[in-house]
Amino acid sequence: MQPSDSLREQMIAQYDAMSPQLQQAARYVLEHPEEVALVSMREVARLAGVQPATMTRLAKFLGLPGYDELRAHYAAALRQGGDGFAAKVRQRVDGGSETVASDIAIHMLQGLSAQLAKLCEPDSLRRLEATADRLRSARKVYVLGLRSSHAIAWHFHYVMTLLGERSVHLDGPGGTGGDALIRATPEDVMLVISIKPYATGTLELAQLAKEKGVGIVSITDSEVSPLVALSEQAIFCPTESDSFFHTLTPALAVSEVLCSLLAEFDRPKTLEALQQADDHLSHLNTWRSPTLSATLGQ
Amino acid sequence: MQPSDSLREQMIAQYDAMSPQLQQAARYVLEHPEEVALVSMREVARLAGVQPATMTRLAKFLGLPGYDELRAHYAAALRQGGDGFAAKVRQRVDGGSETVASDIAIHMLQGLSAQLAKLCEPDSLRRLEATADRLRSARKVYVLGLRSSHAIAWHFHYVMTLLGERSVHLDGPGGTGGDALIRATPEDVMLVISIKPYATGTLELAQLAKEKGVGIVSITDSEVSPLVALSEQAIFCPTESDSFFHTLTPALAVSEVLCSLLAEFDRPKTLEALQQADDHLSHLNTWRSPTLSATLGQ
DNA sequence: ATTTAAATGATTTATTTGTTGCAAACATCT
DNA sequence: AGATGTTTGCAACAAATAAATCATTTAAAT
Repeated sequence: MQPSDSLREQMIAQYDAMSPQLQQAARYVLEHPEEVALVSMREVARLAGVQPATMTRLAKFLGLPGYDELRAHYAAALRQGGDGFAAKVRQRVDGGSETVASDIAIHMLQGLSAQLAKLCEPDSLRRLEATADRLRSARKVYVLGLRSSHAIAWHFHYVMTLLGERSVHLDGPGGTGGDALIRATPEDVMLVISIKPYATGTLELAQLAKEKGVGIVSITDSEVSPLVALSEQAIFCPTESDSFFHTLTPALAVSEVLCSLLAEFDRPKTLEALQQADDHLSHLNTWRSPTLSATLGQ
Repeated sequence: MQPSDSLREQMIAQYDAMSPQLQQAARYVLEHPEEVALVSMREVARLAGVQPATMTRLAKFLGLPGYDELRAHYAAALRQGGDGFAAKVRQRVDGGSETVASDIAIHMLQGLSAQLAKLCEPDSLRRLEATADRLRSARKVYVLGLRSSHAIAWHFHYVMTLLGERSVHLDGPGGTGGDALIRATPEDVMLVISIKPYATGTLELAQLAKEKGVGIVSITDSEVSPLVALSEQAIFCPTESDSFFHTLTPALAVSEVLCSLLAEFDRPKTLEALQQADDHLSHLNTWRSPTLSATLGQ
């Protein structure tokens, strides 16, 4: 709204060329941009003390097809101000004409970029930190994520394995995934990852764990996710995408941040663990070329 | 908007008491409060995927006289938000001595956000498109990603499975992962995901596939990745992170974009495949609550 | 002072809005 | 099963909306 608001600048520049009524309308719009976005044209006109038609005339004077475009302009500005950056994901390309592949790709990537930026909000950060704390205090960390969330769960577990031996991935062939919970205790914590639609298996296992006194923390997609009721801590990450599928990219980012916070907490221990892992994997000829510890990640 | 938003809290509290349609409406309102304030009820209903009447019913369910009051509530919140955004930033700044953990998280997330934005460069887009084209023309798509790249490979395969039967994930217990290549032909394509340090197993299998005439496309981290020499197409995604580990978030984003491009290419077929998958999974009681095809993703 | 052009106000029109009433579909419980 | 109450989709409605049209006023120029 503030920077490079072309309409705003145009109104200021052409203000002197306007008729008195137009000036009055423009002045009100300049001083109350939110109202333009939030209330009807007639109401804005009433507040500005001009005729409704004057608002239409103002829009046309500015070179717009009609008042709707003026409103749309200020609505877009409010969206960005309102919730930070995140608003790019909406509005499919309705340009009627055939959409090119690179258009789709750009929209997706920019949307994802905005969603990650939104995770920087104070509330999200607090949740990230609280969740990391809770995980840190656990004796063992059970990681649960079924179906699409499996990728996230697996990755979290993989990284945690490089860091130590506290992580247990609840997954396995023949439906034995939940067996590892047999010896779970209240000293343990379970990290559950699930987004809509929520897999029943995930909820059942989490419920079971909770009944055994295991603390639950979760990565999920909404305040009204069924996981919230089970969890001591929850991190919410957006999953909307303009494609057919929900996106897991923000969830993976959250998982990586959690891993980092856990690793950073005790740097010496982390470095030692990574060195160990490096030695081990080197002996197995895992990597194509010699690898520094600092390069770990695969 | 966040603190003491009575309506928000009420919706969360009474969410379980709502009918499915009301829940869908409420969920959208919770996740897109700005839209409620900025666009018409019918438009919100369309975006939320419910009937217009449902929005009215939601308002009444919450004890309001009508939808207008609901909109007014969010409009008021947004009015404060207009300059409240500045307040949010201020809160972050004057909190000067923010905890170290938050600093780490912010740095990581902003970095990731920037990396995704960078993927929008023309060169990257061209590579994405070319890779999608190559995958589209394949009879079968073999997906290979070991160690940390496993998460990406698995996710790509999972989504492709929902879309059809062309995908084969080269992974399996007891080191049998590569066996599926036995009947690979030059009509097939292999998608290889690998970042530094490159797993020897990945390179060996990719080499073998290439010798059988299978086309190779890859997601990797550099022009000088050993995968480049084997590949017809390669997409480069950044992996640097200021944590101990390399990040896979951009790679996942690339994978998701590829899936979207493939899905978008033949929308009718995609929709049919998703419907099929939906039916199948519904019969198995996979999901907690009924799921629309459009909701797929887990 | 008269003419002319622009600006403003009032009126009308075609849409679009939020709401409501009703019937079909659905689940629930004897 | 059968009956009952809820949920859902649809269509109709009146109110409100933005824009277009026409009439009136105002200001400027000859």
